[in-house]
Amino acid sequence: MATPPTGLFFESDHITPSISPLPMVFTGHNTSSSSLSPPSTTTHFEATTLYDQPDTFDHKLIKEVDFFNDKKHDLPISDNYDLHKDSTVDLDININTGLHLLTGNTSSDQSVIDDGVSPNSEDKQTKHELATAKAEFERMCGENQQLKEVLNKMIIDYNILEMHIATMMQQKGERNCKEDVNGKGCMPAPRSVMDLGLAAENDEHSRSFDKDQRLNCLKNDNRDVEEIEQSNEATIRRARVSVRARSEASVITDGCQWRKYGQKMAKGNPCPRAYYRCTMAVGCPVRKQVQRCAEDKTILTTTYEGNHNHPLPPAAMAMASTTSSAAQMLLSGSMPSSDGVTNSNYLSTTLFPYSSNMTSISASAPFPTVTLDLTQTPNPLHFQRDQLQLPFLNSSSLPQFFGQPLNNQSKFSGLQMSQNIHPQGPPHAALADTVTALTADPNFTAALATAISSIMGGGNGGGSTGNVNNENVNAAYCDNNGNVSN
DNA sequence: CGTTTTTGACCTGCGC
DNA sequence: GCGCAGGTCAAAAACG
Ligand SMILES: [Zn+2]
Repeated sequence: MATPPTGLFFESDHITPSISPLPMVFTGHNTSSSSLSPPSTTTHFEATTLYDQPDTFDHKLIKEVDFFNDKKHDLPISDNYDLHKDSTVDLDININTGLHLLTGNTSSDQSVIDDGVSPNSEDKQTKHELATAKAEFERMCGENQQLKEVLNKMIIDYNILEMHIATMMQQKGERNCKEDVNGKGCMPAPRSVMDLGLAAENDEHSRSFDKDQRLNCLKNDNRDVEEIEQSNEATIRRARVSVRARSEASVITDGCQWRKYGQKMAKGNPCPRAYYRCTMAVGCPVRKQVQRCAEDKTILTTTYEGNHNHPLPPAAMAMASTTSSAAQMLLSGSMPSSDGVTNSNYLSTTLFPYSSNMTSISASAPFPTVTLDLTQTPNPLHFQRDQLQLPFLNSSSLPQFFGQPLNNQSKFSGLQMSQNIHPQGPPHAALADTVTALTADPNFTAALATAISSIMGGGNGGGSTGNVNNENVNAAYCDNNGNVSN
């Protein structure tokens, strides 16, 4: 698919200046205790680190430097002063012979003079530059906003088209297979037929049915293109997205409705693994597995598989999109196919641009799996504060931020969510208050992990389906009262 | 009473 | 072929 990576850039343009001290800062830090960085004083270092890393930010360097220069001028005037002092000292050394008196007065006098003269003009110049930079920044924000709107519209159109295509293909496949059932004896599997009739294109229920019947159908049709598509679909169905998050709850809420259909004791883990299937539509092939980590039972691993065959509420689309995107990317060969767990910068930065240090890919597993690890945040408060505050301080809504990183791979609804949210969402000030309340909560880490996980699949989308699960998610980040309940 | 969860049985793929 | 492990089914129980 023609993924608009620009979508990422738009958002980055918009957010980066503020959210820069984010996940990138913690790249490679798996343990939390020693790597906790002091919140305020390290901000600039973190920002610098970020800019040093991904080339995707290079093109914004100027803007961002300007942005932070604003702060630098505000805060460490002494730094500038020192620099000037140093340079003047050097000059003095060179010219020194004729200025004994002055040198006798030492550089401190000079510095006083410098302070009296240059700062005024410098201040003016600085303010001018600052104003210019701000104007430029605002202009770009506006431009960014426009581009986002355009992108948003494109994404919506794309989603609609995709839905149409899926529906058409499934109807077509159903028709072909039914004909075969009547004529040449495709396996009539009643349940599968029923499922297909109820709109299951990628019905995971009937995997064997899919294989046998569809292959037969394909033989009869003898269309290479479809064959390729079928195999791709199979790969996509098997591709998985795994989310690790700390949560007390037995499952994370992700905007979908699930029914538990099995539970097994997995080898090497005392905690049972639970199997759920999506029940938002009859025959939806999407499944998920939920299991606690053996080492740390506060960590909940949720693995998603398959694509929904029905319209999703915005709340649930991010995760679905992520799964699908991961599958597409795995399928496209953008990742190694033979070795084990790898760190794919490409996929990470593309799929989870703000969480690059938290994603990993396993190609050696029975199924290619993309793992989003939300448990490795060294300083959840710091991380959360930045992640939560900055986006909407930059005029973006929270869901937009959480949704967007998952959506740049063409389909997706983070932007939709943001749009849907604006009319009814809480004002930014309220969000800021919420964040304050959140960050003050002692149980915040768990809530955070759960919330992020949930928001990944959810976010406040307007809940057209009245999904009960969403309520928890919303409470975790949208409650004006700052209540955090999970 | 309809829906969801529980749980033992069953199926499938894989390694030996 | 056998055993193991992962995954699914489906009847019974629990729930609202
Ligand atoms: Zn579904």
